Amino acid sequence: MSPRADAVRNRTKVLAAADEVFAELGTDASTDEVARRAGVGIGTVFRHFPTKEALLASVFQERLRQVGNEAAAMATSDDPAEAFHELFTKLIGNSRTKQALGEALTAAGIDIDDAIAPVRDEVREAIAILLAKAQEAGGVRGDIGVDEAIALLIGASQASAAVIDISMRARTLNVFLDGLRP
Amino acid sequence: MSPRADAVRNRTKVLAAADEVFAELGTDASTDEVARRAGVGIGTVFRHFPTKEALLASVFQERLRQVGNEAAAMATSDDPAEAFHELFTKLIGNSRTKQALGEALTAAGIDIDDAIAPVRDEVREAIAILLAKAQEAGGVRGDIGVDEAIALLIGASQASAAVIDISMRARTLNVFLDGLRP
DNA sequence: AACGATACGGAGTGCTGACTCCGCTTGTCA
DNA sequence: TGACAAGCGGAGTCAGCACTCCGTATCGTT
Repeated sequence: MSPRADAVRNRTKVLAAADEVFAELGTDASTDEVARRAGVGIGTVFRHFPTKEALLASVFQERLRQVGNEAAAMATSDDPAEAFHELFTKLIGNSRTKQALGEALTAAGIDIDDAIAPVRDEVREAIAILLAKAQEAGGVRGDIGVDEAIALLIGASQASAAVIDISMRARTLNVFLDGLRP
Repeated sequence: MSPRADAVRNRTKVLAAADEVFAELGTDASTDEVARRAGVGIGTVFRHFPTKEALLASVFQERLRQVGNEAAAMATSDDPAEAFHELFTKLIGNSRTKQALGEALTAAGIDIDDAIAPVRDEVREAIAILLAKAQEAGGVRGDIGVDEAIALLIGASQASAAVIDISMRARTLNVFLDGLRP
């Protein structure tokens, strides 16, 4: 039996609201707030996600998936070196609250929930492929591996979160990009 | 009237315990835990620091002061370029929980408590001086300012927190150092 | 349209953690 | 060394949050 239509709709609403709320207010925002923002009762939130931790895990998983997709898309570029740099630029520029990304990546390292593991491995794999291509093309220094790249991604997103001005962000990002060159 | 000797002693014990606890368990560790670790009653903690936020602010302030001292000491070096790089290396290597540093610096930006402001400005100034000297000596690229430097410090400490292995940490740090060169 | 199954809302529960209060202890000064 | 101020410990209070439960509403099917 497939789930009821409204159930599916609500699950989506809750997940979106949670992403928003946790990005804006931090991960210790209350579940009530998520429910309110989603326009549903608290009961509904807990029916779809049995614990707050599970909800957080789903949010992080979703964010990770996006990073993975981005990286995978980039890997098909015919200028992988450029694409790798662009991955940094995009990830840092995009996220509403830039810290959110870093949190998700960090959480993936810490393993908030084993359920995240498969997605994390996917992302890792996607980044690994892109990195390897970029290195082969001579656009990225050869002495770093995936784990270093991920750490730098986290660092970059946190660094740029610490900066308000756009031009400052650009200058900060340049340090990363130049540091990544061979 | 100067405060009683045991009061001074206890204040110090509490502050030290808080620094330890928050570094180890994160900033949402309980005040009870701090009291326990300091070997005092909860009442004592709250007598010295009227709220948990005030306690946190004091801890961060202390950490910031250390960074400031470090930077100030470096600024007198006769090889400021090298000294600037060393600031990164030291700060990242030293802290028990590396994330603690980033937290403090970030909090200083967010201004958890106005009381931090003066110390923050001191640190900023110390870093500014060191940076200027390093740039003049041609060891650091000229297109970044203090704020970018601080953001990078935050980024570096978060990035290295995401990495377990020491040699990985070194490789990650190298990206920062190379990116900082002219 | 009517009925069973599925999902919903939100008042209620229990627990955790920040902060208070006061009887007792300890430092300090004469 | 006695007395009083300053400081201490920790049981107690209260607010907020994760999570439960069940009467009610909605969906999907015949």
